[in-house]
Amino acid sequence: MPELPEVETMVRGIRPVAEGRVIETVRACPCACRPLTVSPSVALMARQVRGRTIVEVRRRAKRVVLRLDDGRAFVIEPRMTGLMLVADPPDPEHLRIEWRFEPLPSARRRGSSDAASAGNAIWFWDRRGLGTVRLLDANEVQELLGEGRLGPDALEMTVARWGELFSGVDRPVKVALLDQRLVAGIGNLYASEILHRARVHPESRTGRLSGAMVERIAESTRVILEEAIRYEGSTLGDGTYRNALNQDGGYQNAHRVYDRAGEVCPTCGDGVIERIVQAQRSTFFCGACQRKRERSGG
DNA sequence: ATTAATGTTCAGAA
DNA sequence: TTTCTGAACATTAA
Repeated sequence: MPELPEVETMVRGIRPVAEGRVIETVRACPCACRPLTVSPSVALMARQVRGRTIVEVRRRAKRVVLRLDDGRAFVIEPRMTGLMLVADPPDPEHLRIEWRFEPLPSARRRGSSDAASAGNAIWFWDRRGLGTVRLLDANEVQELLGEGRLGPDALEMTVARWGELFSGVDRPVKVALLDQRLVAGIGNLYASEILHRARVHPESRTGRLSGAMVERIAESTRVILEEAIRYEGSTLGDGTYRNALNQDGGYQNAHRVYDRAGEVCPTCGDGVIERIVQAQRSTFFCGACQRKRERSGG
């Protein structure tokens, strides 16, 4: 399920195809699935953006933003099973929306229609159809993506900001990491991985974290998310997540605790990975590495 | 065949 | 006000 590293991988995958391109059309793919949450309608979108240029492809938290030259933007939320693709979907029946671009001048010179159409479109694919695609004006984009609704991006956090965040609330730290209004981009998988690397127990209350713990969470967030981006995200057992070229991510092989209940902790070689439920979500941690109180002495 | 589990966000309850 | 619970969605494993 796409979290920050997976969405960042999607953005990097579609950027070379989409950025700077003039939109020729937007159309709903002819699949028989339940309709996606799209606003306004795809037909209206197509009319409004024909001839507009995508000036920037970027990520905000777990959302993909296609910014247009008139100040509007497409904001795409992949949610559980959504993908942004440049080619070759996992299956054709769950393709949802196609953005087709005017050919580049260089491609137009070459005659073949097949060659000319390659790289002239991007797609949103979503098996479960829980994702959303919106075309918003500049004010609506600010309202949806600004810091009123979403906390700072997880990759832009500093130790000081983590400290402020944690002192302002008193909740289990794992649950706080999942609250997108506090810090945006972390989901269930990376929350467990971050806290394991930081050696912080997931049930620790945010108001009672030591300064050293806050520093370790800050450092671990950056390290884990950047490492996961380098591996192009995590493709779990259900195989849903793919990069923009429909290839597996590689970070699932580097998970230390997520979905590894019962295994010996790869960090300490001593504890066994436990699974607990917090806020109706699975949490994985090592009881030996992650103690509620700092180990004293040595 | 029925049920539980899955992850995210939001509405509404405590 | 803050924190927590449940609903919604589609698909699959048990």
